Amino acid sequence: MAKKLDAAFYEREDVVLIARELIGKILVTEFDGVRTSGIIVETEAYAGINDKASHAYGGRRSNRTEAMYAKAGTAYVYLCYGIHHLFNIVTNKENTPHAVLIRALQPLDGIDVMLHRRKKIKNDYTLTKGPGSLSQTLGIRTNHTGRDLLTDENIWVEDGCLSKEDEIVASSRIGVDYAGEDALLPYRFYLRHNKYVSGYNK
DNA sequence: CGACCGATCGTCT
DNA sequence: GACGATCGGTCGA
Repeated sequence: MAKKLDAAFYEREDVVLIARELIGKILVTEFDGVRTSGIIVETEAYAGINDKASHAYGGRRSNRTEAMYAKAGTAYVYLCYGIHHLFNIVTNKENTPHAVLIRALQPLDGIDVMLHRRKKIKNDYTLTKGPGSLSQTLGIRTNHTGRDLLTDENIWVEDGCLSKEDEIVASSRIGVDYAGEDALLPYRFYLRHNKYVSGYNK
């Protein structure tokens, strides 16, 4: 079994670097002994209180965003548009609300279970494309917010490896037009040519 | 293939 | 009471 990413990985100060390095890592959930996983192929960095796109901009703090202020390696899951559960990983030191949004996976283990969760018959490229889709596929919901990915028995991230032809591309983030000039920051990363990447592959 | 739109509800004002 | 760090279906070209 591959090695879990450790505290030293998540505790670093540069959330943008962590977002880039999470590409190629393996996100795993295991419920009732059933393992489902995927290779992370798309991420976005949210850089805390100075980032207009972040829920923690200006130091905002509420019941919903409380997990963002927890220690590195904590899961922050919230509901978007009343339907989608979006999964983030908290980084940096406690009380510094940086986080990386996981936006897309390439399916690995337990694809039959994933298809069942998405109520799909056929495995196609939409299975784990997009942050709402991958959460549903892995069975991640808002009640998992606050989990410690370093010790949790249901959700964690394992080391992975990229092949030589894999090329990581940076772009602006998706769906954050409200953030003004911060919407233009190159805080999104994805694998070029990977069919599971969401949004516009510019 | 692109544009549009409805779904759906917790959170914040 | 309005609004999302979205998704999938439909419609028209």
